[in-house]
Amino acid sequence: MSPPPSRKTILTQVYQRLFAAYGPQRWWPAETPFEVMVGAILTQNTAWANVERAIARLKAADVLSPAALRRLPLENVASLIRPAGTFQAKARKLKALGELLGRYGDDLARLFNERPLSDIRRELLAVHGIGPETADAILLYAAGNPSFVVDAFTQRVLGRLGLIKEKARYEEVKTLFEARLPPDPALFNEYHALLVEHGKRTCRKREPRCRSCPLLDLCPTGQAALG
DNA sequence: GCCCAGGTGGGTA
DNA sequence: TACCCACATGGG
Repeated sequence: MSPPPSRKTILTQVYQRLFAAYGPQRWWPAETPFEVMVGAILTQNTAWANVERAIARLKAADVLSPAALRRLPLENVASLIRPAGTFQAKARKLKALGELLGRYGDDLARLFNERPLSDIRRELLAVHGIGPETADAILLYAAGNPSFVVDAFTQRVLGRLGLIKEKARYEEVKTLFEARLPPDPALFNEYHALLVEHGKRTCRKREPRCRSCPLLDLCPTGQAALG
């Protein structure tokens, strides 16, 4: 009898299987780091297609910059981002983002560089509208830091694999990845995107498609579902 | 019509 | 701490 595979080994296998099944995801689609930050807020509980509409409207109005978002009245911001849903709430959040950057002279390099990752993360979390997932998405996809992003799909996929408890805390899941994978932003980037794609296509909340799941032989839940 | 989407903040027990 | 709920548009 060989010992059961470690969680580190399983995490590596999961990544390889997902990449083989779905290919590179090319996240985060954006022209600038600031656009990534805006997208990270707009995509909260929202389909990406609707975020793209909202961002296109901000660009068309030539207000996709921290200074312009600070200057523009709240109602105008809300009106422009309406397609992204929860637009009143998100308009407030974009204003708060603009204020944060204003404290750094609208210079993203000054916000992101030359201090510990944990300090930057704490400052992001203090901004209205930036929770743990949005903060990590900004750190990873806008700043290029090895900060693993955990979302509902990640929790679901790992829960079904039996690697975490269903109600595991955000930080616990984040640490699981960061402690067992090399701190490589490109890897974290692709891994998170692959987990989202996998969650949408196969490991869905209702009617999971276990029959076509690339992780089936690693997954007790899926094997049980197939009887 | 219903469910869901690349969550967060605020309130209550 | 642990749950609720509001926020709101658009696609399947």
